[in-house]
Amino acid sequence: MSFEELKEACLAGCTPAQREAITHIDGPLLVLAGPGSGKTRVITRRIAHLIASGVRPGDILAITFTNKAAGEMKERIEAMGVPKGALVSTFHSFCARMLRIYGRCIGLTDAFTIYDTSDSLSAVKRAMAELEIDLEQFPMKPAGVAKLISHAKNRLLTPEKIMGDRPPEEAQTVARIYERYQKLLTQANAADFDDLLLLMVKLLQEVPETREKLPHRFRYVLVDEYQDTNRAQYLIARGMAASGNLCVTGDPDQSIYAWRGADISNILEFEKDFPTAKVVRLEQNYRSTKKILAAADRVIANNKSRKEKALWTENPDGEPLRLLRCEDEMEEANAVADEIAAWMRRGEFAPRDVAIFYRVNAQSRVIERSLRAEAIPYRIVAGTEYYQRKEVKDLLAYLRLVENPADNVSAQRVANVPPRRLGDASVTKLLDWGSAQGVSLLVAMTRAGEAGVRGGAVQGIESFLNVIRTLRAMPRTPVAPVVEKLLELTQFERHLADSGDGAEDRMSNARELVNAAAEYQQAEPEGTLQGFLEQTALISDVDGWDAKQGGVTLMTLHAAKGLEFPAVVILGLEEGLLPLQRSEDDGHELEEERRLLFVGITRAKRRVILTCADSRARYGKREYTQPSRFLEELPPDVVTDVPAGSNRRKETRETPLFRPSPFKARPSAPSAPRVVKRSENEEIVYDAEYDEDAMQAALHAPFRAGDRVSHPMYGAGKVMDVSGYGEEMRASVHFNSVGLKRLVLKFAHLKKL
DNA sequence: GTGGCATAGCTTTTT
DNA sequence: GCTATGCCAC
Repeated sequence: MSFEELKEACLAGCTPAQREAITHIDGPLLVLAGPGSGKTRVITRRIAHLIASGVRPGDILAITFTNKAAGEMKERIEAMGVPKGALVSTFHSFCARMLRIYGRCIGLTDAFTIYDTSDSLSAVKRAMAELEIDLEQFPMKPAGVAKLISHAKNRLLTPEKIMGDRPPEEAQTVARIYERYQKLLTQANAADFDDLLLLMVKLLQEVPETREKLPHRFRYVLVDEYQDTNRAQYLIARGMAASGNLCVTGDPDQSIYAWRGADISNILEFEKDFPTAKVVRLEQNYRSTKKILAAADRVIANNKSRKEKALWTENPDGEPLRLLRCEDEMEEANAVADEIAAWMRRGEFAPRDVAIFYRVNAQSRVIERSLRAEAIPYRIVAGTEYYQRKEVKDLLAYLRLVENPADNVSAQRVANVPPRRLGDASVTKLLDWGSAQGVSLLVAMTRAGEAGVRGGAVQGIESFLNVIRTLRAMPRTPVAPVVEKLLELTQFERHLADSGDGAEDRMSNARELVNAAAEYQQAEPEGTLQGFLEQTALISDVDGWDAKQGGVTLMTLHAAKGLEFPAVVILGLEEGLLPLQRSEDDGHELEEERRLLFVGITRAKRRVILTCADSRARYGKREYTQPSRFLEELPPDVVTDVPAGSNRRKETRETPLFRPSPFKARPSAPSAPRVVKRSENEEIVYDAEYDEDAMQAALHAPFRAGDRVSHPMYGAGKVMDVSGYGEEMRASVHFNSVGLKRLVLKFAHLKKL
């Protein structure tokens, strides 16, 4: 395709407003994009159009918030058939990348480690210990201090400025901790999440070697979800766009991260920042029915501080939204599971068409139970993320040490994992000695005698150092063998084997890391251990979610941003939950809660169910609730109210062994996968329909632990464990391709090999 | 130094 | 209700 034809293709099927945004080349551009208005399409086509207009791909930088968004954008640009080479990245990985190259100017080598929130907390604790702060006397807990530090970094405030109206001695102490914390990080050759941004700002503003050069590195800069940028991100976006060709897209009504330092005025005042900016509004919605859009629009209209927007759609009216009033969260969960089962029975929606959103992760537990009872397959996005598990973090700590021996947080974490008679007392002694000598914990270990450590601990130190030395002697590419060697040297699985409940899971999590490394290598053949570690550090909850996989999706409202589903259920429309209890009032935080609901409703294409319960257990105690004030804001003519009691389940609470499936086979034979066009750029293949053979197979427990099986999507794997019975029977299968999966046999179409 | 038991604190939301 | 931490006994 010639560039002229390509330009044409970029505009095909676009509205005048979309065209305007796509064809804009030089100068600042603000795209205010309502939900479902084709924003992603505009961004990707604009990039393709730039390239077709002669811009070198390497001169383009596009920044998103999640890896998933970045990945999709990359894919879609490639699909347009333009030359590759544009850098599409998240804020954090972009900054990490720059810091690997230029970090030396501010004290980081290219092997620096990225500390996540829990690593930061460890460092704060260590800082407080070094300053000999009495935890009994000092009123703040380490976690509180860590939060303040993060807060300060996000907003570019000095330690003194963050304390607000706290007593001056306290503020001073926090400032001292902050200072010490930062020193520890520098010594450890580490940067926390916030540092990635903050240090990048330094490179742009202060460091002589980079402040002239970096701002001109890219000629065209795009930032998506601009409404969620914080001060540091704002400065990075501005700073990288010395050319003035900065294009930002977003929707102030979908700003939901103020609590994390996002500053909505970044988008609201873009025109002030860039007086020559062109502004394009995308207000036509292609996603939702008229009723859904009207409901969302009426809710958000209650926000005082906002720019008016005229959302509209040519889509059909659609059905009314429905509100399910329930007695408590159990009834809520049952009612929702019943509903979804009924939709599937009627062939209205496949499991993967449906999403259930909630305000806090804790709400997922009850709904999961009900979905299992109905044998509805589901997937949770978020919760305890794989890379947050203890056993996985331990293994990663070893790997980080291999890469960066100065990383004291990691060294401290695993010095005695598995137990090797190297307890807190010795480690603290070594740490203290090391910090007095200005050497790392690892170095201190090599001179344990001088540090005054003797006895059984000395042998432990030897064996620990031996592990690190052996691994350091290995090549850093490919990564998987390093992980394997680590498991072997530490006898990690044996260590986990007697870790009580869930030992099995922990062992497979540990083994899974080898697969993760192999997978990484497949995606990045040249990838190093460092690259793998960076990826694991910067992964986010939604990143693991894949629209093509089956199952009802469960996630928080925050995680839902940017996604769309044919049917959406939003749980818990109650005062205190949605809107969530606000410690101090109010205005701004309430408006953010409202935006959260707006985001939730506008994810839906055709159907929305809202629920509320009269009582709900919280902290293990039952509390009586008031319906959410947002319910009153919904237009009555688009919402059907289903009163309390009518959701109560009739009798059959138990799942009988041979209960007929709630799933009727679709009219078409299940053998041929059904392909459905969902939207212009997206095709979904249904393959998880009920079929009689699979059902029969499930009823007779055809698999046992140890069996080799194959799955139509994941390929070959090994059964780790089988549980449940009848329709609920499920198996944990370890696949070569994707690692450990829990599958409902009825849906999984597993074949024995 | 290790392992078991009690208790505090937790629920926003995440890169 | 669950978990992560801290304290105590061996």
